Amino acid sequence: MSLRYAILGLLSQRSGSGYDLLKRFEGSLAHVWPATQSQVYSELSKLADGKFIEVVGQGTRHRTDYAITAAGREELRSWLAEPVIDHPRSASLLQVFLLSETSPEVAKAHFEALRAAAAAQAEELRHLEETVTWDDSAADRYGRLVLRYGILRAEADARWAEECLVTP
Amino acid sequence: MSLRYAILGLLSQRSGSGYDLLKRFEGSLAHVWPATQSQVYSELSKLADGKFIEVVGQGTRHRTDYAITAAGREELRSWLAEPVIDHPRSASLLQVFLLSETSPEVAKAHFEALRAAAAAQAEELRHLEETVTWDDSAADRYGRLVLRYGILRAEADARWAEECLVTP
DNA sequence: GGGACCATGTAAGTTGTTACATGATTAG
DNA sequence: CTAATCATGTAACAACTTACATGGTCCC
Repeated sequence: MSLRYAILGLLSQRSGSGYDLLKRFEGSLAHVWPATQSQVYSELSKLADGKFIEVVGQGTRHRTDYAITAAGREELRSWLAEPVIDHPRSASLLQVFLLSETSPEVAKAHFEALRAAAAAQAEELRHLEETVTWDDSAADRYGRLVLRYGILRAEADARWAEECLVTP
Repeated sequence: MSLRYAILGLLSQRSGSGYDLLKRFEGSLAHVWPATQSQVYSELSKLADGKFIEVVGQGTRHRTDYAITAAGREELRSWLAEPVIDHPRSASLLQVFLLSETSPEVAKAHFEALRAAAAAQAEELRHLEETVTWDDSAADRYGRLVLRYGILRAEADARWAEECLVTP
């Protein structure tokens, strides 16, 4: 259900085509709510059917630009009014939970892999934080908070994995 | 795909019926990999078809007990040999990302809700840590590490939400 | 005998993944 | 002209959710 709102949110910042949205997903939302090409296009069709977005222009190639409608903005706002609490699944933690089925060596390799992945992620996000040119719009302010969350989390994950390595 | 391994993992610790497994999901795996009743039963059928588990007894009512087979253990181990790296979606962070569409009041309420939820989660997990009677088996050792992860994460989430509240 | 709990199953619908297919335009 | 990129769409499948349906057994 959230993809719908991710798209409405991006379109409310700026109109664009499915292709545009995909690029913008990659650039900013990839770490929060990844979406595939086929998903984006089919969701756009549904949103257009429901009058939450509308076609505002046909460009070159088969490009179709969409803009959010008043109804779409309302839909987005009403979703944002109710904070969602995640209960994410974690295949990674599931593996840790079951590590007793393997040897201590495999377990050690496991934590090392987790530590490395978390450290790389933290590094990637810190780099992103430095290279993005932030303006002082509200959108960017919240974007920064999300990015900061990602960094803190990745750093905490790396510390935890390290702890697991040393306390056997 | 992970549900398969969650079930194999639980069955490798102890044989049991679908109903048993559901209870054990609630008790321990709920925060890592929740599963519904219908999912568990249909996955059990598939695993039995593939000879990864086998029926070891019919109890009273329609109870059917399963045990993991050698092939099942091998399947589980080969999954554990390759660390999985999560890229979880977060509807909650998506909302934060889009908060510029709302008023500062809604945004504030949002962070307060996130803080409260994270604090409650941390409290719940700390309580769990204290009440569970741990033995010094390998399984329990890893279970504790996972629980510790959950606590650290919930605490970090709460701190982050607080930070967001004070730095507007 | 009736309510609580044990125990399994099915069916419909949604969301997400992967792969394939097609065509248009631009840059070199 | 041809390779890269732009741009959209469809089809098949896997995973997950929700709801409904059914029956057995225990205990008061």
